[in-house]
Amino acid sequence: MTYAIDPMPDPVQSDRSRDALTAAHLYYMQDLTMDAIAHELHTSRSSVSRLLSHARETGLVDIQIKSPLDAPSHLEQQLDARFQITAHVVPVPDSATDVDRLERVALSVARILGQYFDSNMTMGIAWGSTMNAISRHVTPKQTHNSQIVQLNGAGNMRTTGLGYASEILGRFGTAFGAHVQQFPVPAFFDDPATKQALWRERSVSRLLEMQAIMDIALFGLGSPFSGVVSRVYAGGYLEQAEFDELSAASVVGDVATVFYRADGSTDGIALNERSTGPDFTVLRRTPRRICVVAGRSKLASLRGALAARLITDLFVDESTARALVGAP
Amino acid sequence: MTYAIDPMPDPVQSDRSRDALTAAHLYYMQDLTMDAIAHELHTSRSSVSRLLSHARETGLVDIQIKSPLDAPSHLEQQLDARFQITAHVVPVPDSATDVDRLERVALSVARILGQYFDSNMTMGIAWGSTMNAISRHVTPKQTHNSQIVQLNGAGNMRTTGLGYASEILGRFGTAFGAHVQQFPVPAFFDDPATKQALWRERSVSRLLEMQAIMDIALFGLGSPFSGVVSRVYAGGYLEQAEFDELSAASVVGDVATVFYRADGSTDGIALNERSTGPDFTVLRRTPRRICVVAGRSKLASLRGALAARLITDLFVDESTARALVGAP
DNA sequence: AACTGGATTGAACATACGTGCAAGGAGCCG
DNA sequence: CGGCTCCTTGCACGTATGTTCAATCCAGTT
Repeated sequence: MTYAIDPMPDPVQSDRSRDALTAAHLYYMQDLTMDAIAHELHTSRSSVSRLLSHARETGLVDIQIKSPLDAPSHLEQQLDARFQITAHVVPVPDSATDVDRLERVALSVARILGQYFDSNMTMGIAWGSTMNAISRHVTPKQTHNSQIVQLNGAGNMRTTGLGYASEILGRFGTAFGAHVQQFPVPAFFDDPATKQALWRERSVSRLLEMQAIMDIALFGLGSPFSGVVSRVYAGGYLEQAEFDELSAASVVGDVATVFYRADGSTDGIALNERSTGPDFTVLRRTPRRICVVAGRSKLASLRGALAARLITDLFVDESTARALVGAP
Repeated sequence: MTYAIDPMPDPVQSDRSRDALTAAHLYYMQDLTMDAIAHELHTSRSSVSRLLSHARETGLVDIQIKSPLDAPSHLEQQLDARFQITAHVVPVPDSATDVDRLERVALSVARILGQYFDSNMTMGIAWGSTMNAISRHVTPKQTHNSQIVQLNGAGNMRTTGLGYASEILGRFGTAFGAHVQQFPVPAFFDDPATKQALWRERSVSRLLEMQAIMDIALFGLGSPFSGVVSRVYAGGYLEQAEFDELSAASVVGDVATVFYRADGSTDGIALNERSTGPDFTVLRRTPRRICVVAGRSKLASLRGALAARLITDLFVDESTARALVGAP
């Protein structure tokens, strides 16, 4: 079902945003102090501080970092040479915890995402702790005629998952002024036949069609057998039997609840028949496939995803990147 | 733990700029405090502050302001409707002095210029107090195969003008990594015949050719008969007799030492025959012609330049903009 | 090796900035 | 009209940042 974010063509923003705009000009283009700006705008310095925060948060002010194109970091070069991907290595000290890592990588992705997504585009997004972290920081950018489409269902035995997933989707939707397409199905069906049947429904096939033509896919990685379990494995989506099944099949990870082995293969993994995520042959047709990884515990999963050629653009923390190019 | 440092990259920028880059990432993308960054980079907080300044000054960090495209200021809309130009109104309080105005408008232009100029382009620039102010603030941006070409000579009775003009040109050149083409002739010849002769010289005609195909022209306005005299009139470029001649011909201003009347006409202004600036018929072929004006004293001159259709993009301070749309 | 001028550095200081808080509206019922 | 909540504002405070200055380092010279 289609989900439209409240359009709200801002009749009131006039004042606040117009002030924010001039304040931004004065601060970032003319290097005035907030004090001076406060005086020019006949308000208090604190209000100017708040105006500028507002300007940054709403994407009125856009701060980019241009790596001199001839100097991508050594690591990024190596990753390109080795895996034919565009890598963005996020500097994170080795001492950081995995939570820190995720938060910092997510923040970087959130800030830079606007450079990829534009009007008239469709972006597919997954859910999970990585996507959640990103969603909480996305910097807004106004686009027209663009869509956000959910890649895989989020329901499980306990809940429909609509709340959790739609919260994430919604943040992206409002940030970009995009229409949000939710996917109100469970993450896994009990019976493959149900999936087959539902997939033939017009409402669902329309959504699948959108996935097929999306310009960007954004996803994290699941990593079933590492220390930190991702949400799919902790959230009540899988029974112990299913977990054992994955283990027996030598699965190392998943993208949008579709599982793969270390060599990138998926054949004969029964659970995938019941999963609602996009088949990899479909996913691989998406021109830009952005993967976000934080923490070395996802290394095996990342290697598998690379082997499966699921990734065109990778955001990863420094130490995981080093580990990736380090050993074969 | 640690890895071998890049063996061969640019030996100069290597350390400083690489640190500046990561510092910028940490500061602008991850919102760390300088203190935290200092700790991660094993240096002092003050050094981080300096690194970030460096990153901004060298254009490593690029801060843009995106006016929601549906909301150019009212003034800018009016200017477009009235004169068919893209206007950038720079907010400056009415109480500011003309010196302030110039400085602030110039700063804004300097910050935004990189959005217009790119690789493989040729930009013509004039000289004068306006251009000088801009040049002192222009934010670097690396380009390839681009050129800066001087629009008009700068010599006079006392000096060749090479120092002054080439200082300005040079700043643009280094900021953009562009090749600089100087124009080592006086602003005005004594004898029109000398100009004719020199114009046939291959070295000069090559430069004129470059002016003819330039993508951008950047210039201020001269304003001979207003309170504030611009450099052309104060710097010993014109004799009293010549000045009287301009007055008699009802001249209201000049662009790159080519003079025009209030209605934009230039016919019969004898001094133009001896001027080294580009003929307006040539200038008007340049796709983007950026004019920078600060201060209401240049209003008459600005009206003339608009009548002459010399301007496609105008940067102007707020109160001058208001005056421009105010009266006919 | 000693000297010297220019760059870099961190400590200390002086500003500039972000934010919790209480006070003051502006709507919205009762 | 008062009472209520929600939102905005300016003040005050503590923190974050820019800048000066003396010490140090470094390369080139004597």
